[in-house]
Amino acid sequence: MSGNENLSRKDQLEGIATRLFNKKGYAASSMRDLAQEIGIKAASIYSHFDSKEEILLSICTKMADKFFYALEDIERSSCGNMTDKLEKCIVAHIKIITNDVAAAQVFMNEWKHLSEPYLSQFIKKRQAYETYFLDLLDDGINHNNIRKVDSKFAMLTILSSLNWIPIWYKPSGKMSPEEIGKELCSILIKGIGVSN
Amino acid sequence: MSGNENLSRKDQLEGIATRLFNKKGYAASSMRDLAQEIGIKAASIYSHFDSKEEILLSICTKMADKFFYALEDIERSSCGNMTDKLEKCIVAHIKIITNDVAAAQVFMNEWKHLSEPYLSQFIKKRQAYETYFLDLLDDGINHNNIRKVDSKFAMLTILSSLNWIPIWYKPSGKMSPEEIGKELCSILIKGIGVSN
DNA sequence: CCTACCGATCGGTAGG
DNA sequence: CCTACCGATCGGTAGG
Repeated sequence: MSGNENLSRKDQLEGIATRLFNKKGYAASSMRDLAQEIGIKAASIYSHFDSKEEILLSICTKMADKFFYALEDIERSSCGNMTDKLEKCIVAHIKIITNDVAAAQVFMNEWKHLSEPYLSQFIKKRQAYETYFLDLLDDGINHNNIRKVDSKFAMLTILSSLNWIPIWYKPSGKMSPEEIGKELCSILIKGIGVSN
Repeated sequence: MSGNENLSRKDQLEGIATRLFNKKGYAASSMRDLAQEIGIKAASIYSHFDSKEEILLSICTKMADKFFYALEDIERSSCGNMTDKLEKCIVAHIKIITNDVAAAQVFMNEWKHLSEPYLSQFIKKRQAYETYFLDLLDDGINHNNIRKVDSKFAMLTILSSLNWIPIWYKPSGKMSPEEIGKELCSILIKGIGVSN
């Protein structure tokens, strides 16, 4: 997260807000906290954002867009095998998350502080994302690429293991996002049990 | 959550605080919110709890204790097979979580608002819990009950899928905690792939 | 980008 | 369990 000197003041503010919201939670983060971290007065933030919520909305919307763009990319370049496609989706998701862990956590944990109509829109998008994975699993089951598990349950297991990554991932760690994706797919597809 | 008439006022308050903290987040929940929901004035809460944080601490501590008591029970009655033991731990974890989803979510998401020394104690306990699962997986690998996966990675995958359950679990749903445990173990141990 | 300020709300206390 | 109240802090505005 160096290189702030090339960002607009608005982007700088959003970046610092992301880390602040992640650390203290949205509700416990004040505009004065945020202003102090960037070295201006609280009132000056309002020349860049209309409200505190607008900052949160921007963070959450950008993350949501990234996830959906990634799925569209995969749709365009997809081949037949459902497990390959699933692996692509998992790796893409991990890349987005690991690219900005703080933003990923704010997206995951602080969206509930959005007010209507943004709250409903957010929930709808998240459901659409889950449905995409669910359909992918169902396709896999129908094509006999995936065994007959409870697909909704499997979808939740996959997404939960993805969404937990920001909690333990450190960019300095020994595994790259791709390696994390491969290992996770291995565990999810082959299981941790010895074949018998 | 009926049957409140048999609870002490303190327990009533803690129960309502649990649902309030879960819904709005700890920081955004005020003592006045809490008081209003139970029908008293905010100042009256302080005859039961010394501070807002004490309520959060009580919720988090009780959950942590439940998790550790469960592990101790399993240790006392455990047999040799590591996958059986792992399954017992997973089912026990799920039973605790599904017994009070709101408390589980507060435990998982709001602990960061604890101040020292409680914060450090909490983090230490959580690490010990993770280490227990890690050791269990390593034992399983050494005894050839579990294939040679990255045990730390597998531990995180397991705990993440467990910790995500409160988000989708509804007590009115068709799966019991035991059935959820069985299905999850099946996915984690055998994987979702077709055996080949 | 600032100073100066607003009304509202916060956690918590005093005293009964 | 209440009323009455404290100082601090909140998100946000006016005006420059």
